[in-house]
Amino acid sequence: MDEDWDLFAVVRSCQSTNNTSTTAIPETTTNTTSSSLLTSLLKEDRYDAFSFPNTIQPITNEFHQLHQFFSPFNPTTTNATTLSAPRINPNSPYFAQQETQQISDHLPILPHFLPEPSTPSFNRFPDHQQQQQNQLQLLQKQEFHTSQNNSPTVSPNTQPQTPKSRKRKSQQKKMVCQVTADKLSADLWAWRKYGQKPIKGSPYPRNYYRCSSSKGCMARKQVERSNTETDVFIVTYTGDHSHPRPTHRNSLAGSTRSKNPTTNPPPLSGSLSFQSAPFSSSSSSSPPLSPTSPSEDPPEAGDVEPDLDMETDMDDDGDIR
DNA sequence: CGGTTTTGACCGGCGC
DNA sequence: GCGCCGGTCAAAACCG
Repeated sequence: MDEDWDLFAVVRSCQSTNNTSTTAIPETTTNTTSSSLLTSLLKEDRYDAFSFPNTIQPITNEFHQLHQFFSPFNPTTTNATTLSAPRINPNSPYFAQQETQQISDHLPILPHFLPEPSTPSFNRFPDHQQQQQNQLQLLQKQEFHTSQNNSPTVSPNTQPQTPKSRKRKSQQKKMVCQVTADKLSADLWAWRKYGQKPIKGSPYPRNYYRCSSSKGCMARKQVERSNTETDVFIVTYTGDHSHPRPTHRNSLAGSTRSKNPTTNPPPLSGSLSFQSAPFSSSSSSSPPLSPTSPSEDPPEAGDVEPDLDMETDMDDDGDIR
């Protein structure tokens, strides 16, 4: 059931917006670069950005499956098992036993590519297949690069577990996706914000999140608003989840705070308290970072997405910790 | 009480 | 080597 809603949620998410794109980029060329890369490669994306966790490698290794998946794509009949893209770090103790479940649990919405960001080519079925294939190949090349630069057999989570000895930034695998503000919350993982930084060249700050489901989890997430499309957010995932995806949201405490009404718009859906705000817009503290009116700040991730039935997943406390 | 966000400081990668 | 910049830390405040 969980996988159902999850799947559908994301599918719907991507469908309804046609504004979500995902890709794995080899380097930390971040937004500007990645953004353009993204926009040029994949715009209409079916890949579940939020399930990204350990997908970079999988994506690389299983492009043929992606391709396979693309052809008969049908959101309602998508067979999760057709895509064996592990979300869990294969090295994770969970992997072996959870793989199957994870696969279905996190079945990513596969990338659906758009030729151009500005091109509202939401014609996501038919003859995009060829195009998609081409773009896939393109991506594949890039991924291949990444894979070669990094240990091919090791998933991104091989990055240092010790904060002090961070892996070279340029060697960290990243998964970048673009989502609309109202879809940011379609992320079932529990994220905890641990930082925010103004990014040079971008009027918007970048928010940093880490997975809070498990203490050892190295999964990271960065969220920032696109400077070209203000209603689009660039979400960058790094690292692997070292645990199964939580079936429930962890903790509620503090997560629904709206202590800063000027920056955190009132929740659209108060029940969605599970998750950190991808864009808490604490930019209040850094006014210059919010060039546009504060009201334009994206809503809290957990505050939007009223149509994703998130509530159904929040009956209990986290099962990870 | 246990979780989150906020935010300034710090650290390290990278380009020059 | 130096400085810029991005990513992370950690303490304090906040929230349910």
